Amino acid sequence: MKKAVKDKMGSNTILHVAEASGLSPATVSRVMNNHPYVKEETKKRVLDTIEKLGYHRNNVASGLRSNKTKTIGLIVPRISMFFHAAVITVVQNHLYKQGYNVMICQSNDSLQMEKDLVKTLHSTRVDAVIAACTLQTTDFSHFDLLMKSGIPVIFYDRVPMQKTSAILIKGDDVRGGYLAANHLIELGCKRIAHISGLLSCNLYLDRTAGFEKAMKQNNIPVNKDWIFHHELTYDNARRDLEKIFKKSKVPDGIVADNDTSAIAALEYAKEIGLNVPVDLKIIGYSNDPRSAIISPSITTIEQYPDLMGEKIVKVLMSILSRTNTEDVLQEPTVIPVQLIRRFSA
Amino acid sequence: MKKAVKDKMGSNTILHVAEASGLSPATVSRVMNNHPYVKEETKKRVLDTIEKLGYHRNNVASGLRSNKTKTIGLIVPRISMFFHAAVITVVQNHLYKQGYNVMICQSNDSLQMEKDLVKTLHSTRVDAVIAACTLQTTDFSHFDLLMKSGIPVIFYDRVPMQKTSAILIKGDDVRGGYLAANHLIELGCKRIAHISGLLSCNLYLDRTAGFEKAMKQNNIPVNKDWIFHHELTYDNARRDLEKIFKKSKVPDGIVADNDTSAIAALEYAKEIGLNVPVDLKIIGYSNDPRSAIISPSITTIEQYPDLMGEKIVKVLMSILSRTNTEDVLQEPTVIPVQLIRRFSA
DNA sequence: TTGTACGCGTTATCAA
DNA sequence: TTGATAACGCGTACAA
Repeated sequence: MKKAVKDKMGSNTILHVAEASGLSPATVSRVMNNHPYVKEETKKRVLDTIEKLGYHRNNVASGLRSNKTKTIGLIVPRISMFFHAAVITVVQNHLYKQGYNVMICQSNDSLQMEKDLVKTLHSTRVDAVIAACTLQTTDFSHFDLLMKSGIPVIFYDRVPMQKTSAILIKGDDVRGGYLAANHLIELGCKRIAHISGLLSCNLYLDRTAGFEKAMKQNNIPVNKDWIFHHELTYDNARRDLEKIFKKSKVPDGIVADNDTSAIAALEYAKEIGLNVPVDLKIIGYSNDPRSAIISPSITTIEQYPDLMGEKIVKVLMSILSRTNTEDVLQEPTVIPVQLIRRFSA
Repeated sequence: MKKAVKDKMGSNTILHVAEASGLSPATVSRVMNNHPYVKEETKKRVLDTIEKLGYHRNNVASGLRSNKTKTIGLIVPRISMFFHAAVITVVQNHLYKQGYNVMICQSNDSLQMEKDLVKTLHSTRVDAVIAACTLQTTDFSHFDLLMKSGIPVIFYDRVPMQKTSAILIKGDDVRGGYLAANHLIELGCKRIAHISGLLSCNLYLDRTAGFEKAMKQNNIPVNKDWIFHHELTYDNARRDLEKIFKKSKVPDGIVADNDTSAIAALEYAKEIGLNVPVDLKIIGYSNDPRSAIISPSITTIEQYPDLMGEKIVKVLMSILSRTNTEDVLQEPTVIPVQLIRRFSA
């Protein structure tokens, strides 16, 4: 048996445990991995020595040998976005219970960064990648590197619109857009503006489809001067409002595709002396905590990030437990949405 | 030379690159690590083959051999807290530029989880750990495991109050508490309440010290009925307000040690028909985005999470670049705070 | 400046 | 049920 010498850092190895317990490293390894063929008594002996020596498994060595790092990569535009923070938290907590670490990476909504992160996660040999892509990501081929290496990819929220062998989990954005527009219509709005994102992104394409469906269904004309597609920032939304209210004909309702834009609209309306919701009704999207706090509080679309997180974990675990790497190109999973009624519409 | 056979996954190794470029694996490794003693021409040849084969370094193997994972562990109560999200983002972006990954872990403010995470990060052999501890963490000895193994630990925000060989980076909470109370006093408040956290945590101990200093300096008596120490949740703060306003003598100012409590106070005040800031002045802490959006907007204490993040990275890089493991028990670094004047006080 | 050979700590395979 | 031994892919001392 090889002699095991503690290094200066005092970190033990499986060899020390083997030596101290009078067993072989293989047996120690079996105990660590809950292998069935170990006598109860032996197991106890090993666990005692592990306890006594304060041994902790070296996951790096383990990962090299077993080709499993027990680490999941997660790429997200920014963790400060409420929706993503909520999804991440659920995913991380559940996966941790299953023995997985999560490496959370922010792309800062930069495509280049996203590409870099994919390479890094590949090098890190994560067991799978979960990703919500950049708004600019229309070509998703940089993720091929992962899938070719047998690393499963799950896209959520912002997902590719082309065919892919990755798993897709998305919100019901068509319905969300429909619910929002329909709600304003039910309240009597006849002149509805839409502040949306770029149509290259599935989110805004779908929400716009829902919006248009509601308008058409109710025979309400869509005024092109009131339709905006751009990055959904506070400043952009304000500029939209300024444009809108420069003209003589103004809307009586605004569908905003995120809450930041809804907040911008609300503040602008208050500034120019409009009474929300009497003169102008506003509806947002995402149920950001701020939407509940501003006055009047903003009616918005709840996306159930917890449900989405749980679904992601469920799908992921089922993929990881599969031994054979069958491609399961299934239909995208769709998470429901719901309108949260408040005082802005 | 050993024969290198591509496995079924198509992932190649340093051996494939060596073979394909007609060089030795050692040379390829040198190129990958920017070792100086490589001829320009050779280097180019290697890089070309790497490019051609689509080779990516296996960080797991590299980590095992070099004993450096290029990964930093980050433990934080919850990423959804604005302050932490901001710190994390800065830290992660900077470290990524330096070639480090960050493993973000949430303790969910559970001490047990924090202990587990320390063990996991140890097993993962991260190169260092950055931690903002749980509110319950008064004994920090579970971090000793890391430091004994030569893994440096940096505490920020919530830091141990006992002696430690870890690095400490904290906000100027004494000054923050002082600024808050002093501001209300300058505005004429004579009866000031304080909604604070548990004194077992340095944050609230310090803010309370600052609060008391301002009160004493201005000869304003502290009314014990108006002083609260508990977890700073919305509901707890509301209960405080209810207690306060049940009595005949009521305060004219409230210092809240986070913005959630300030928001709770503000909403309660509005509900019972108080005019903020005329009847009651309220000041919060942290400059949470919600504090700017609620009306009236809340005066609060800015903690400069960006500065804190940058400082953390700077200190960390200097530790990691040190070859010898000298213990540098230095004074805690203190990040400044500033009062942000709004309309609630 | 480049190549050879070994070992990092673990797990898988095979034999006992 | 346990043990011996060979990998996993890379970095580095040493040799050339």
